[in-house]
Amino acid sequence: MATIKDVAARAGVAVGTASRVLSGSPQTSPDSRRRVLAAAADLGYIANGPARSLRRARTDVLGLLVSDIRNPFFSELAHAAEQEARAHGYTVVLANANEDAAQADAVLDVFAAQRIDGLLLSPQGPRTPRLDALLASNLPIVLLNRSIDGVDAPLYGTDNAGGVAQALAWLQRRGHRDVAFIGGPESFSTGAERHDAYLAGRAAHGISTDDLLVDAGDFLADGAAEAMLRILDRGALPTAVFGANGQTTLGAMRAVHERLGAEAASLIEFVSFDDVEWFAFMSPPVSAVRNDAPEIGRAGVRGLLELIGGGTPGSQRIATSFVDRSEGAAS
Amino acid sequence: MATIKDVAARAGVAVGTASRVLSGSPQTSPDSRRRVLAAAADLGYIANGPARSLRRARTDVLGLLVSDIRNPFFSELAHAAEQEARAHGYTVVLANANEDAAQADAVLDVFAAQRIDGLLLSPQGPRTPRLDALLASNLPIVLLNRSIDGVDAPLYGTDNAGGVAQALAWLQRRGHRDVAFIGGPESFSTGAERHDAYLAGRAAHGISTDDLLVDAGDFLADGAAEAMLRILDRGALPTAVFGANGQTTLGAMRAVHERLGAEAASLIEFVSFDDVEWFAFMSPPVSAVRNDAPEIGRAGVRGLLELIGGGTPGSQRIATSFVDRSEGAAS
DNA sequence: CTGTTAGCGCTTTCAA
DNA sequence: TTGAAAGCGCTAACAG
Repeated sequence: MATIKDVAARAGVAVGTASRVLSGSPQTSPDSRRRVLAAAADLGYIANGPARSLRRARTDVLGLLVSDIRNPFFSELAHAAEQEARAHGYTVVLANANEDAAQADAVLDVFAAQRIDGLLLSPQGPRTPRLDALLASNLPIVLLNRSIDGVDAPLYGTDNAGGVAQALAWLQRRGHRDVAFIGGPESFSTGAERHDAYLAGRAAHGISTDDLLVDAGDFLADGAAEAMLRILDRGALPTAVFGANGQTTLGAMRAVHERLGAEAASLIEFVSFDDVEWFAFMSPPVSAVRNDAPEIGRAGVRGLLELIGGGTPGSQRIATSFVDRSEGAAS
Repeated sequence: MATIKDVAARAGVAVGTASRVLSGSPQTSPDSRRRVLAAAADLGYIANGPARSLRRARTDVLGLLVSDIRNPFFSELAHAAEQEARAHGYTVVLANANEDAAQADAVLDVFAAQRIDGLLLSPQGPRTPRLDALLASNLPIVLLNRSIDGVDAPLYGTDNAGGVAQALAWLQRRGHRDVAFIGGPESFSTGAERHDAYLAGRAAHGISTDDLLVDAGDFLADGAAEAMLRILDRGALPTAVFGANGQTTLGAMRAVHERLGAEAASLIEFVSFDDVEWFAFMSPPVSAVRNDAPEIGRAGVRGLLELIGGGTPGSQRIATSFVDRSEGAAS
């Protein structure tokens, strides 16, 4: 692999000059510029990133740690973040914590060793010593989607209260009174916010305030299915079910189908926080609050870059939209 | 940020000794080991990766370039690849080509600059000069899922013929004769293999060989919907539809619903290459060939590591499984 | 087993 | 505008 020395030799200049040309310094003559560029092209020169990073004490790399890359919310977010970062000359290294704090810590170590210039973090839960060390090291950090107690990094996340309000309005329009709500863990800020917004808003939307209809899972399908079964076991028979995220809706639907059968299940309307294309083909079709994952990713990168540049970006809540697939909805 | 010099000073040893301890060399006394480790812990020392990479001329980083991270197949594959690599002391840098050859080339440049130790590549289509340069540079490369003409890197992919055979057997069991097949681009090896296997096998399974029932999209929902509409426009009325990947099934289903209405659509059975959890709740439920994305990811990493180690790993086809959700199927 | 030191490839002073 | 040279943090070769 050609080094900058080879390029300089072939161009007949000193390495310093070659370096200046290749990194676009204005202090170069047109002549040496031409010759260095030609030599670099001839040799297929690609600068050695580690060497450059070592010398400049920056890597132009951003770390993105998500809780579960298989979750479409995060894969869309990651995709958009990557595009935004690339547009600013940064590379995003994506890592997956697999909803596991130990793996998250391991990844943070790798990031620290790589000397990333900034971190986009979608937290697993509470703080860990590893995270505290990073915070203390002054690494620029922004939070995605979920906040952490005692960490005052800027947060880029969904407008959970707004999204729940959209779902509540829809439930009211559809005339539902007995609505089951399956939430997520209270320890996730998203779980808590959606839960609180639902409890606070249901009465005003003509929805039963019977707490027998409310339960919570773990934001995964299995936990949600168990929560739904608990509700049914209490003798409740809702006409609608509101799942607090996509996997929760999946689990709740599975539970309803298994317990009541497809026939009776088709009499229950589902509404979901998080949209999935397949919702259009359920019977009845499922309406949903759509999270703007790409915008959250982009906003997070913009905020992080501002932080790296010495600014003090503010947190942002990204608005949701609502996809009404119910009978008679204008499409 | 503490350097190895700081650690050595605090431990009262030379940097060489500190380096040996920290990289687990056996040539160290228990005493210096203890002191160096203690000093490192005290200082929260984390080795500078770029410096280490520069010196060792290797990075312990593998590049994984996928065509579209939002596709669940790839996000599951990426997740499993990451786990497998981590178990061997490697970090995976995940990048997304967004089904776009120009972006893929840009990513390959970044990977080259990072001096990754090996590349897991899910190709977009044909070769590009950029890719040829990488191949020529002797970078260890394995192909995932799709092959490329003229590139003889080992391939880790789905057993497409086997998967199609499972779907054909199911169609026969269900007594379908008029089956629509929506394929993918012939330019992708996956598209071509599934198409060929279907055409070759349908007669033996009692399925109509009328080519009016066969069309192809672009492996995305919109293109597949158009293909489905073309089939319907030809006056065909299939009793079953076979979509050659997940997005294709989605598009075909959308077309059928829009053209025939939900009522008539519910008389058509769908079978899909690629499984989606929501299939259980379609009416009728959708059966599917399940791709073992995680195993493909793991096998790819194992192959790449063998290649890096100087071995010559062979290509591998990973078997599919079949998820039968039809009425009366044992569950 | 340990200390000393060269040097990985690059950028950035400092002089000229 | 350019060349020479120092040095980023680390590992490995060498000498002891």
